[in-house]
Amino acid sequence: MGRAPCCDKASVKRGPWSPEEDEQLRSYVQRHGIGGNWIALPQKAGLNRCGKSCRLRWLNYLRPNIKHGGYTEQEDQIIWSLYSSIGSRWSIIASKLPGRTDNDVKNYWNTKLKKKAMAAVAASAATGGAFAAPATPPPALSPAASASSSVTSSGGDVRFAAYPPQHHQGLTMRFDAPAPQRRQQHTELAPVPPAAAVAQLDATSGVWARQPAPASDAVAAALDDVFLPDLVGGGEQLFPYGDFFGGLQDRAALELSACYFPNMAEMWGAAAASDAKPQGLCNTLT
DNA sequence: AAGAAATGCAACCGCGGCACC
DNA sequence: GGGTGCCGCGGTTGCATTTCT
Repeated sequence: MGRAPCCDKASVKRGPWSPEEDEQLRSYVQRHGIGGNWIALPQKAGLNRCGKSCRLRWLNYLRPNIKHGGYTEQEDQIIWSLYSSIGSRWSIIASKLPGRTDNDVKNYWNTKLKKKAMAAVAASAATGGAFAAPATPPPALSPAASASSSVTSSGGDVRFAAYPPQHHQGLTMRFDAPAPQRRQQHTELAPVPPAAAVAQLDATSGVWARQPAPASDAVAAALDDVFLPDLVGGGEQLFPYGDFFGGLQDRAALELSACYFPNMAEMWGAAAASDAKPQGLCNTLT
C-alpha cells in the first residue's frame, strides 16, 4: 500500500522543458502566482505536466534572479563551511547564497567542489599536513567512535581541517561523509562541531573541544557577510560581535553556533523528552 | 575523424513533514 | 487523534555536451 502518485505519469509529459512550456509557466505564475497548490497549477496553466515538475522547473530555473554557474571563491567558502557543519542540507546552504538553488548547489558540490576538496586533502596528506581526521562521527553521536591520526582520501568519512585546508586547521570538514540522517531523525544527527567554532577531537578523552584559534581572514569575512545581517537587526546592534567569525572566541562561537549550528542531538533529545518542538532554532533553519 | 569516456546539469523519484479536515 | 493530500527536501538518474584517445 504505497502512496498514490501525485499525477498520472502515463498521461503527463516528462523530460526536458520546451521554451514554450517555460513561457507558459512563467507567464501564468507572474499573472496568478502559484496559488498555493502546485498540483492544480498545471491544469490551470494549460500545461500537460506534473505539478511537482512545474514546481521544480519554476524554483530551479524560471524563478527571477536565479544564477547559474560562475560560483565565486566566497560562495565556495560558504558552501564548504556550511557543509562541514550541517552536511547535505542543500536548501539551507542555498538559502545563504542569493540566487542559488538547492539543486544547483548540490550539483556544484557533487561535480566540482567535492573533487576540489579531495584534491586539497590529498595534497596536504602528501606533504604531511596536519589535519584532524576522525574516521567516525564525534563520540556524542557514536560512543564507539575513535580518533584517527591519519588522513585518507580514499572514501568514507573523511574530514579535513578547513577551507582552504592549509590555512586553518581548526574547522572540520566532511566532504565525503555518508549522508546525514534525514530530518525526522534529528536525535541521531551528528553533532558535528560548528563550522564557526574551531573544534578538535581529543584522542584521549574522546571529547570535541573548542580551540581558541581564529578562522582564516577569508573564511571569516565570508561567513560574517552571510550570517551577521541576520543577527543585526534594524540598525540596532542586537548581536555584539561585528567581526564574529574573524575573532572567534568561545562565548561568541557558542552563541552563534547555538543559533545556526545547534547541537541537534541535544536539542532534539530534549525536545523528545518534553514532547515539544525544539526551541532556539533560527528561523532560517526551520 | 570517430568512438569512448568523462563531465555537467536538468529532471525525476520517493520519502517525511505538516496543515487541514 | 487519525487520515489525507500537498509541499519541500535530498538522492539518483538520464542525457547532452565536452574532452580524450
